[in-house]
Amino acid sequence: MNTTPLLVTELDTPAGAIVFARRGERLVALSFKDHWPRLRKDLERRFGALDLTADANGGQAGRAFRRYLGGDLGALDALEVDTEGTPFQEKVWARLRRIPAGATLSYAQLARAVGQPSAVRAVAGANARNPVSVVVPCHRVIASDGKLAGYGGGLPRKRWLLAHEGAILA
Amino acid sequence: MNTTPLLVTELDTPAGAIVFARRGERLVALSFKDHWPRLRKDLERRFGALDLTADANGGQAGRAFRRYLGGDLGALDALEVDTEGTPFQEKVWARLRRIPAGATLSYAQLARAVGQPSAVRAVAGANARNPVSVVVPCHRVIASDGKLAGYGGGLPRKRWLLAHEGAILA
DNA sequence: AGAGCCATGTCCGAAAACGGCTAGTTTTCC
DNA sequence: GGAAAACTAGCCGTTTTCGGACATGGCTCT
Repeated sequence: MNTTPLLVTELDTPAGAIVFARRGERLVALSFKDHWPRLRKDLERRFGALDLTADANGGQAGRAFRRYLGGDLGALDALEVDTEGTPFQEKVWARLRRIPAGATLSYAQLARAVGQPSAVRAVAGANARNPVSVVVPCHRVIASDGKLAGYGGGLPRKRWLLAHEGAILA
Repeated sequence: MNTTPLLVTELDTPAGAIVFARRGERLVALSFKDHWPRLRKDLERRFGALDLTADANGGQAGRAFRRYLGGDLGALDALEVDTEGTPFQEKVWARLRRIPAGATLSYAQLARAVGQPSAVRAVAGANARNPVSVVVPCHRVIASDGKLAGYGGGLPRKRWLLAHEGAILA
């Protein structure tokens, strides 16, 4: 069958192991390892039967990630991703990528930023379904009152990421 | 923008410099200079963005104050003020203005005078938030036992004002 | 087509905390 | 003993805080 070949890489970080999949050099999925099952199901939905190949190094994404972990916070910015969301989701995710490391936005601000001030929860929903964690920095979105709200990978991870990026958390 | 223009005047007294703001001839705020920041914040709350203009002379208020300092103790009585408090506060402040220079009341007496004998602490609270010091003579209210209680501008100022007005302090 | 789900935010009412006090008790010192 | 300081418990409008109800809009599953 014409299954799509995907390269799968695992990589350790201080916040726990992450796993990502790419088609050529384009990232199609990334999450913390304990969520891999969910991610895998999502990939099946998107690509049909999967043809996975383990890949130790991780190509450009692997290199970028290692730089990011080493302190080069902008290293992930240039990575290309395939997200395949709805138009609304794509709009949100695109805006997410323009939040610089170290900065945060509230869900409400993000909603305003995409031109739909009252679509706050919808924005949160799009945020939650981000298929390429960290690279699409959904962790940079926090509650209006400054508190960290939910995060697929768990709040501790979110906190670690923000701290690593030098964000000020009030 | 429709910011409200305010004329701000500074004026020296033996008790220290005072600052007051007026809209036309109506006083909207007055305090000793070291409390200006607090006052300013209060003004912002009341009027939104501020449009302040320095004014050396001080209009009617300036003249009245110079007379008051010179010994014409009733000179402030005719000044018009804009206090914008709650109904209760307005009631208290209005009653305050009827205390003649040289006289004093206790917080308890003042409470009785506004018809709420047991609202003593509430009266004290209203007293404390008087936005137009001296002109609304909150300094003429003292503790039941005759001692000077708190004063936003500091007890020495309160003492000076009362002495200047010839009050008998027991 | 419609109902239900949410990684939210705003609004409103109730409840608690807070004073520029006071009129009693207790302590604490001569 | 007695005066003066150190507590205490009511006082009541304001301010702050907290919690629940609701509006919201895109997505998902019937």
